[in-house]
Amino acid sequence: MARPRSFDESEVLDGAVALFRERGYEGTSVPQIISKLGICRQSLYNTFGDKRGLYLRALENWGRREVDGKLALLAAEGSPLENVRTLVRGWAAMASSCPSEGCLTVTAIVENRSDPEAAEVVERQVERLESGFREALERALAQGELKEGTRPERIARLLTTAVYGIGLLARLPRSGARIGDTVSLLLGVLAEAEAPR
Amino acid sequence: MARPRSFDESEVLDGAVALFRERGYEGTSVPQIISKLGICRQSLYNTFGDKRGLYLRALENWGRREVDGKLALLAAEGSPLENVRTLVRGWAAMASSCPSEGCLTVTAIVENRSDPEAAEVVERQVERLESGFREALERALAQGELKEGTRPERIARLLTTAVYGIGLLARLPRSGARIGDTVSLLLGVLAEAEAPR
DNA sequence: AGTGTTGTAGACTGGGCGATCTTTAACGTC
DNA sequence: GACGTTAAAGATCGCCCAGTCTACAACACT
Repeated sequence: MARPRSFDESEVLDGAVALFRERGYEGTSVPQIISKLGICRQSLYNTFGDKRGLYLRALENWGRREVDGKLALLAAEGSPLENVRTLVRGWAAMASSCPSEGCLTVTAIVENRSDPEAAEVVERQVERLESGFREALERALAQGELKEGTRPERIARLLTTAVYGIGLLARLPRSGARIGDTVSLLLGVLAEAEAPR
Repeated sequence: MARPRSFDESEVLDGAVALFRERGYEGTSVPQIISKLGICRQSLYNTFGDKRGLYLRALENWGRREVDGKLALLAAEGSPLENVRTLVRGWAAMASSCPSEGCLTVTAIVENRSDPEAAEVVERQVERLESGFREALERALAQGELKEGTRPERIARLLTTAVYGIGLLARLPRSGARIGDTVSLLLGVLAEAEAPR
């Protein structure tokens, strides 16, 4: 019936994620989006409604992909406790290595303080990560990797807060040592809860 | 020789801090600043150069006041270790109670990623806080409140990362339990390092 | 091949922005 | 009390924004 669209929606979302990560929501203009993504203006408005619609879709897309990756890592075979350690170490390494990009979730929390809809999207992803930590720690407890009486949920919450703190402070110029020591002590908390072998 | 200025510079800075905290840099317009602060446009440009100049001054002003308060608390008489605990608890309580305002430092880290000058202002304040933690913990160690072999600097860095993580996540709608448990476990880390009485 | 539909391209609009310029009023000095 | 200086008030400027509108081209279906 008509001309097929010449762009792939998910590619556009990925491109939008890259732009919003780099420049934030306010800092990214529609002309920039159009030129970078090679999509024409009207198509953007037809597909996503408006700039905010594109942003919310991109934010959700980012959050889902990102957290899915972490959850897969936590659910990987082998020691759940070791998976948690690997995630914490990897998170810090990622955040430190390319601070210029930065976690879109962190940016969104700051930028969308007064937008309940966006905040909800973000909160849901943070909760998914926290649940992933908790479930991995619960498995670790069930498998005898953690001492009896350890409370997985509380540790999961500390780790969640700390990794987002890392994602935030990684954007400062001299945070390397700060982040390194933070990771060390988080691993120390895990070691403290570990069952003696 | 001339008409004296009718406004107090530091009052204007305080007002600007309030606006930038609430709406961020991009989200605060010059007309808003003028009407809220009751300063006329030309005076603003004469005194601060431009909007960015006002922002940098406000950011520095906020950081100094804010961190000075924390350092005073840490340096208060009595147990340094207890002062550290009080600060961590108080920080979480503050962040949770009025998330609509929020720490300007957190906002600035996200908003000024590509502005080295602003990032430097913020980094300096974060470092001051970290040093305050470290020095308090060093005093605690010297006074025998902490076990021999405890490394104050590493704990200081964990606390710094964690409290900014708290400042960030407090802006999400359902972070109460997350923050509460984070504080508990941070206090647990301190208790772990505490010398047996 | 003709026709209708839909994507594409880019001009256009109204509004808000940061910053400047002009005019007016208030003050210190002599 | 007149003068020179400077702050205050607000009109104005050019720019860029998000979003709409118009004209054109490409494709599907018959």
